[in-house]
Amino acid sequence: MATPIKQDMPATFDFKEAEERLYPWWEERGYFKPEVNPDGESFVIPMPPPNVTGALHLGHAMYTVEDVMTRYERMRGKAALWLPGTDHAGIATQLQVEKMLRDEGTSRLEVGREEFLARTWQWKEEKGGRIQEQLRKLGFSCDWSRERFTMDEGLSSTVQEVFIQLWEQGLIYRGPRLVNWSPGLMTAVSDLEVESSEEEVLLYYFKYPVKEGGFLPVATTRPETILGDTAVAVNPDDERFKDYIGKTAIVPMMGREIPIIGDDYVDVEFGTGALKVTPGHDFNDFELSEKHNLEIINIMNKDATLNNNAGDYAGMDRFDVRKKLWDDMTAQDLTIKTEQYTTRIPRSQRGGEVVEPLISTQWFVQMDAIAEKALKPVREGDIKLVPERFTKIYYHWLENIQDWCVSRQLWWGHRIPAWFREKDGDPEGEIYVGRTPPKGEGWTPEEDVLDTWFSSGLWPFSTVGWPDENAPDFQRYYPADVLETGHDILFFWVARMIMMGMWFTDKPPFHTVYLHGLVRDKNGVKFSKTKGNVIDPLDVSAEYGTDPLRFTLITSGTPGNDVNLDLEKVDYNARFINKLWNITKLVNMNLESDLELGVPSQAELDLPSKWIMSRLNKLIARTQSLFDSYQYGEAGSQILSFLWDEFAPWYLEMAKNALYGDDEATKIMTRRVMVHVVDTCLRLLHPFMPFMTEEAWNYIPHEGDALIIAKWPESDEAYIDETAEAHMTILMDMVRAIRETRTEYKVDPSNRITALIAPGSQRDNLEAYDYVFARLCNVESVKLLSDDAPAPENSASAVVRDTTIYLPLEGMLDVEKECARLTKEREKVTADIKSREGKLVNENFVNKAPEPVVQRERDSLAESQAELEKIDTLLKSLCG
RNA sequence: GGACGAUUAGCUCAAUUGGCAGAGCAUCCGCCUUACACGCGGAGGGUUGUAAGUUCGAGUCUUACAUCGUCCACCA
Repeated sequence: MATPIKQDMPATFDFKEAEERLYPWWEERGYFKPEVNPDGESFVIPMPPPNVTGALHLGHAMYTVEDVMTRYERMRGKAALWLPGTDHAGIATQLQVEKMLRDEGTSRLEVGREEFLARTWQWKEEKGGRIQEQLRKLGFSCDWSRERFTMDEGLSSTVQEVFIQLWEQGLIYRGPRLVNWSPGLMTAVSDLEVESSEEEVLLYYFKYPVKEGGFLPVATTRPETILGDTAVAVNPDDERFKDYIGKTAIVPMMGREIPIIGDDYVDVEFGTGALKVTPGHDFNDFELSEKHNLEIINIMNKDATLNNNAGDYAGMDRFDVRKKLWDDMTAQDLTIKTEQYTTRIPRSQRGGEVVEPLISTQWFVQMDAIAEKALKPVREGDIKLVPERFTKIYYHWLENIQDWCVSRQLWWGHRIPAWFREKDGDPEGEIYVGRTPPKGEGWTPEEDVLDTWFSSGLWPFSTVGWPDENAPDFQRYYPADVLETGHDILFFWVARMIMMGMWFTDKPPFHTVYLHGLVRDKNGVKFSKTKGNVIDPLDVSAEYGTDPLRFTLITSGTPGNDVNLDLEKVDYNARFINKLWNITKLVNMNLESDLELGVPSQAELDLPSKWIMSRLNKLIARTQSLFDSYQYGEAGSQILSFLWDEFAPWYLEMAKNALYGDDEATKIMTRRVMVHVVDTCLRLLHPFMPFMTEEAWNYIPHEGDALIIAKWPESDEAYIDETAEAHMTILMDMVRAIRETRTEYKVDPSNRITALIAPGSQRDNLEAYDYVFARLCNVESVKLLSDDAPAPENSASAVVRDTTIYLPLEGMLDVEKECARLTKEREKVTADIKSREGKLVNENFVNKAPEPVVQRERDSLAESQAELEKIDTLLKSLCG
């Protein structure tokens, strides 16, 4: 039995009121929980956890795609779980708190680790709720009762477990290595956290004195590293320099003696052809040093000032040294020249300062075996990347993976569960890894924490109870189904989840990775505070409502490509929502109680209803196939177009004839059809625009408590009717022809005119449905002529297929103009005929093209020929 | 240096087994027609970056080139 419908639908949709009311209503009734469909197959999306202290931006708004998937699967009866949570975001959060301390006139080091962590937790408690509230504003139907935080107790324990297991498996090692060091953040960072871009710098040419006499010219972009040189290298095939191999160079200003070595790594063509080797501060040089057994000297402190190995320059900042050393060398006539040079400068993704390769002792995860295991499910199709092109990028990264530096010299994060004890003079001579401190005296705990992405990589299974493999949620909701995120974190996050998932659970953590693009402004420019083009999704939502923002984000792009957000489009979609609201209102106003739900059988429908039902069922089928291939944007656009271009202007306008008429049976049939169409479209649109659809649904007859859990529509082939569509198309073309003619002759829109029609094959339809002309182009009466009747006097005319329409325009007709119109029309039709005839005389086309395509050409040709005949008759009688 | 993406109307973008190139905004004309002026009707606007190729047929497939962009990579 249908739920009683609401009456007195408001003139406009009050999105603010509805959003505030509906979201808690859904949530309180448990609709966001998978248990709403207890017997359904599970469908799980782990939400990419936003930074716990972050603020919502458009990147988060793109999660709308996930909500669309979740709501869609829920309506399909699945136990849909969209699992939300937040990330502690080590560096980002620590930076925020450090800034707060700075504003208070103190600092992290001053307050100490314990106090700093207390302050950070406090900050997290204060700010932590903000992002969740903002995600709620976007209407996201995630199960908040299962919300997790990467540093909550359970997840922290899981992180420890994973670290310990990897250690026990021998996949974690600790040691001094050359790593990317961020002097601003005072921590090591991984390769991924370094972003290099081209910058204009100076290339410095100088003389490397040779002990045996003379000098080697060398070029560098970082003169300060000269102080740490332990060799000079030349190419053994280089005629200019090969005799120097084996001799000794003297480090400028330091007086240190270093070997001159030969290695074909050195490019004869580049720079001077001779290379200074600084193994302590350059990754390539480090490799050279291993090959040639060179000394490694670290000349830098962790804050990028120089240390005691830098002689007189100790204590100075690296960039000051660059200048000072150059000046000093110039004074000693050791410099040659400088020139402008463009090269890639590595900068910290977070801090922005130049990253320095620095020797330091860190924890590493050995990746080869883990990466290999993560390649398998993608290679074998058990995990599909959408769009597919990302698979190649994924392979390339994993196939060339470097060991992962997982330790960070931060305070905010998961502390590495390790202890050290002095042995043989090495303070870290003994290492213990475990959950609790080892027994015995003299152990000191590790200070470092883990890379934020270490815990993120466990997300799909850490959130559902792993390592307890019997946990109910782990059993039911792991593996997940879809992972949806921005393509910018494919390596940071997606690849690591697949690696960790495969390694620890032996299952792909999800079967589909859907990657969306970055949101940019309407001109495709990246958002940036300095450019002032930042759009706050909450501002947009406040102005237009959440639904238009969601719909715009979904329909503005295609998978994997960046989305340019144009506020004009949001405005347009807000108007669409208003349109749909009013469509619903019109239906609502024309209902009486006790309407039977469902549509009458196909045979009981009139032509317009057959047409709209055919169109609707085709729309459902198309939408389904688009959803199946993740083309949500196209699906949304097609539903919009159906409503705005077909249902509202044609069906509803025609329906008024029945609704305002006296025939009860037709009235009821029409009501049932229009209710069905609106109901179906509200269902189809619900995943995109949940608020408006849920609210509007109250105003039409329906079954069930809430649209959010209503059944997803299925296409019914019985209603597909090509003949009805063809007949309606002719009627619509006739209406358009009359409108055009009226406009052409500037007939006052309110002027009700008469139409005379020679109906050709359409006599029956025109007799039954001539009211459409009154409704749609303000024709007072239609008179059907016999098909051989002569053209009426003083009439404009239009030809549609084999029908001819005459509009008597007493006193308004301009014969010359009319002839020009008809001639122009004739040209169009002639061109059309010519092109189709051309195709049809081509034997290759007729033989090779599929039959329906050929048939369509034949049909269209016949129609055009009929039109041409009519036009010629008109031209003859009117224009001679 | 390698890989990938984009190039379609003035602007921003659609068009998925190859089958008559579409929207929004902007422009022009006309309408307050009892669901909607957050609306309705009509119009103009295109050699789909260039050049070849495959095909009966190419925005769509192939190759080369151009421009823009992204990612990866150890040239000081």
